[in-house]
Amino acid sequence: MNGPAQRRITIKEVAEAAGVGVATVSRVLSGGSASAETREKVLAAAARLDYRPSALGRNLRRQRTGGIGLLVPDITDSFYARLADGVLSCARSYGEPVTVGVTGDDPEREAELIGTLIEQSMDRLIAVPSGDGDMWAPALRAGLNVVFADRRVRTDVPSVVPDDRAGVLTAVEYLAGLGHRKIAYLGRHAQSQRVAAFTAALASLGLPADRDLVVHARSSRDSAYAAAAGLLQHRPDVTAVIAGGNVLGEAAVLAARELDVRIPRDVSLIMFDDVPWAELCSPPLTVIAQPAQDIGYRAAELVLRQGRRPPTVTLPTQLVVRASCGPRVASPRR
Amino acid sequence: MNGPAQRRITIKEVAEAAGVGVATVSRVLSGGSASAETREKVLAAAARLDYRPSALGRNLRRQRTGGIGLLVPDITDSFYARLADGVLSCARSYGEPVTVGVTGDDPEREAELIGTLIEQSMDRLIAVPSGDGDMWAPALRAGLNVVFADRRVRTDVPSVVPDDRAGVLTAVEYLAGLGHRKIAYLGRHAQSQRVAAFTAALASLGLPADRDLVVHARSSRDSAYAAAAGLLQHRPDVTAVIAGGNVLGEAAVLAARELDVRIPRDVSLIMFDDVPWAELCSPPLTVIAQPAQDIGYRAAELVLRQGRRPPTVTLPTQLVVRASCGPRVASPRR
DNA sequence: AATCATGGTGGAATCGTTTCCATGAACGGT
DNA sequence: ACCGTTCATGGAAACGATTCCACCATGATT
Repeated sequence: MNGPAQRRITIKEVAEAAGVGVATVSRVLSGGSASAETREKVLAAAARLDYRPSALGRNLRRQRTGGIGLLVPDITDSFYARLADGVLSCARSYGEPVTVGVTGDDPEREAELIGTLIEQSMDRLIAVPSGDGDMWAPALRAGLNVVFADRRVRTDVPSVVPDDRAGVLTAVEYLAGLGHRKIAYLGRHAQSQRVAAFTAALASLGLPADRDLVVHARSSRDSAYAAAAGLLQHRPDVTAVIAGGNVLGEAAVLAARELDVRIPRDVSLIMFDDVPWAELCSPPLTVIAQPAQDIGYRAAELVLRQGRRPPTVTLPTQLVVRASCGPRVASPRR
Repeated sequence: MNGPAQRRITIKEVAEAAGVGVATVSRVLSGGSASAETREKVLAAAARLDYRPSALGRNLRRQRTGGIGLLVPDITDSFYARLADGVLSCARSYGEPVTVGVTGDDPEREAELIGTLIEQSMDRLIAVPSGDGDMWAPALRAGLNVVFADRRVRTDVPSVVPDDRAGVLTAVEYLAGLGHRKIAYLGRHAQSQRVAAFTAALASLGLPADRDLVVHARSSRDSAYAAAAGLLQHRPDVTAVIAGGNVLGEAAVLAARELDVRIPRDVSLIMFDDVPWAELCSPPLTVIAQPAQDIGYRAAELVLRQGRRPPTVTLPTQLVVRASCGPRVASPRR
């Protein structure tokens, strides 16, 4: 099938071919000092034999692995896919390989994947953390160079996050400006930051901050749908909902359609994360755009540049008005 | 910031702690023969010290790296994201790390990424190949264990692909059944298989097989939009178009909307690849669903099971009728 | 002219694991 | 009672790179 695996050529063979010692070859190839003549001989031999240094040997000796690990809850979610794309894009320009793991927002799976990464001697990791910060203590003690993306669960770990506070404030203000008073937040678990920002925003505008106005779903599509349907069904008094992510938003329009709740006439919808289909949707969705790709790119920069790193970088979000929000109707729905 | 990287503990220390030799520890941990007493001592010591064997050392010795490489054109594209998810899911059950690279459908970038992977001594690779099959010769000669996914560009490499022929045949037959005669195919470059199947399907139904009826785009969103707009503008006689992927489909509805071409009244649209938003779209899109996740999962199985492998596995597609196709109108548009 | 600095060079140690091989003990068969 | 087989065991060699260190030749300084 595949041809007979030809043996890999080693630094020793290059040294022989060039008529020098292995140390010299290593030095030339990693930019150390050598005479012009020797350098040329070595380079020629290496090129002729198509020599590629083994990362295994190098890393074993160096006690550190080049590559970087990336842990996301769900690569299928457009937001995390774009975040991953950003990481990949930055890593490529450094020639560093990226090992990706899917946590499913499950701390246990996450711990397992971290274990695998440590076995590989990976020392750099970008993660969208799923649990709380405590479970990261062992990984940090193991010397892992961690950067959090999208969520910040420890203050002692550099993080790259969207400006959630400003984002929800913008959303709430926009909806309040349209006359809405009963605004609900439909979010994932472990979005405590956003929820706090949400209730704060409600309070600052003098709107009712009923605890039932925030509904949580797990990160599966089914769970999101159930949460959205439950909210729409049991709270006919809410006239606007903020969906905390694109799968939540999707679930909300699906549930609304199923329950014959019209958007935006019956309820206004605003979704976190701008995705290509938001414009295609009926109606086109008003969104809080998040710079997913940038988050990934910046996180990769942080983890690759070893220099002293700022504790947190916050990236701005942006309100994109389309057609899923309208003025509040006078009477409650149905 | 992060605590002082505590030194990793090695097999030697476990051996000392257990009062045995390193060889014995290695044997116990990899399931070799040992007396019950020794085994227990070793296991206890390993657990107590929280020992994790270094994959670096193991791989260097074993001359093969456990992990698997994955090369996709665009992780942002829902299809490839789902494919990657399948690979990741299978790999996780084997405890194998996956290194992901994004080729952008560019053979040069692809070659570069393959080089990086080879440097890591990766010997297993799942790829959605971007170029033709020839450029894979060096990688195969290097002993890489390759499985192609989604596209098959060499017959001597195991591949997992959707049943493109049946898929386009189903689509064409469905459209022809609605009375359409001028059907266009909007595809990516390097989809020669599908194009061939498309023209064959047209021919078998006695429909005109104008060469201009197939339009190609590169894999960027802009290029897709340009191709879709061009097709819609310059060929008012086509009454149905098949989009060869979800970004092409997205571009088609966007372009149609912009050009005030109504779907499905003016032109019918059928899209390859069922994505969550197809149902949310206005109108909901009729699609040929592809088992993206399965493709990835099966490819991973193939590359992980070292046994003799079937040359190609073809996975069925499925027509999902929604609302983007209608009967042909008597007169050509405008 | 003898010594010292300089800079290129190669041998050898090292990283952490697996695996080959030799050793020694226990044991059963003749 | 002796020998051959089996089995657990540990020492040591490999894997492929980096890097410390010793070495030597050359040129400069006293």
